[in-house]
Amino acid sequence: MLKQEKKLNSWFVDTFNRISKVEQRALNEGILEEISLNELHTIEAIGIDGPQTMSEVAARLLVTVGTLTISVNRLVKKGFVWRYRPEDDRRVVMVLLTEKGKDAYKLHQDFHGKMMKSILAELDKNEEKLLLHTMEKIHDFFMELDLSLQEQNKGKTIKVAKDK
Amino acid sequence: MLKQEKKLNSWFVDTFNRISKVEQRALNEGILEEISLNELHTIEAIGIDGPQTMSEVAARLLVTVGTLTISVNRLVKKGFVWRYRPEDDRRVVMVLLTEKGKDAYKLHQDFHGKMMKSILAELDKNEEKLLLHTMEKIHDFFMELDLSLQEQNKGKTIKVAKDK
DNA sequence: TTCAATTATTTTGATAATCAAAAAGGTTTC
DNA sequence: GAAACCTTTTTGATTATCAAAATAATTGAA
Repeated sequence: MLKQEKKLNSWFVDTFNRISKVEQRALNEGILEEISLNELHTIEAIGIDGPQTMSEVAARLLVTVGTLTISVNRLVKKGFVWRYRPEDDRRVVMVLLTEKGKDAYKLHQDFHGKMMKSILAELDKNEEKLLLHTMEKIHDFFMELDLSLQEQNKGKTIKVAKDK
Repeated sequence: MLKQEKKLNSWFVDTFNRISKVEQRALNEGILEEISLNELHTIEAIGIDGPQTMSEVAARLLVTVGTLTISVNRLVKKGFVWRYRPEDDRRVVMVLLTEKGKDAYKLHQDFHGKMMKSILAELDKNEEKLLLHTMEKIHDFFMELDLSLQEQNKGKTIKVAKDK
């Protein structure tokens, strides 16, 4: 790796680890002591734009629907989420934030908003524009890479690491 | 959130989720079928610059030493890591990559290197410069935020989310 | 119209990651 | 030499995750 790549890489790696921790600690600090970071991200993925199917939410979170079922079970029990089967197609299950869920959503959005504000505050107008442009490229880059790897893996039985 | 902050935020959130998946899928694709992404990150944190104490590695990964013990147990069993107590201070435990561990380390570094190269290839000189600048800022921002939250949490009993 | 194929979700069984607190092993200092 | 301290492992518990099997509902074709 070249020097610049190395630098960029180590910032990526450390920032990556750090962001989870920051969110976790902010959670412990705040009003949201009742839920885990992952549950909050599930709430974030359900969002406030009306009911979503389980599959839609799972796709957004990049987890299997089975995994989602488990965290939605808990969120329903804790009163953050409603779940129902619509009459017109009773195969699907819709999820929807309760008022309590919406409050949590908004708090987390505020936290993200503050993060973004702090980042942008460091930059002048030109730099800001450039950053938006760059982040979009990086976002698209990873999305495409993910999709192409997904394609390659299709049909393959994915071997899970196991103890001997 | 303002429109720009919102955009930036959604790119961040999605890129964040996506990077884990990309690494996971690249792992399933590659030679490293024997280990999980987390184990690979443990290998990454141990590194090739000679033996490290458990505490050092745990601090780098931002996990407790207890958590690290568990994944190091597995990595030792699988032959990626050596563990020993030095004669001069038998309280500490040193960990060190085996040849097999170093190979895994190098493969993962190559993967990261390629990712960074691909990202930088998308950008012109100006963008590249700004990205490096911004990532450093972002990195420092989260590090400081993390440290200050850590400070605030000190002494507090952290409540773990529990079912009613 | 019924039943086979398809679609969407949940359940099951298993593993991995994580933490706090307690226990264990070792060193330092008074 | 014993109390205080440091470092790691163990313990007990929860959460997150997946693939595969089971369940539930719809669609479409004979």
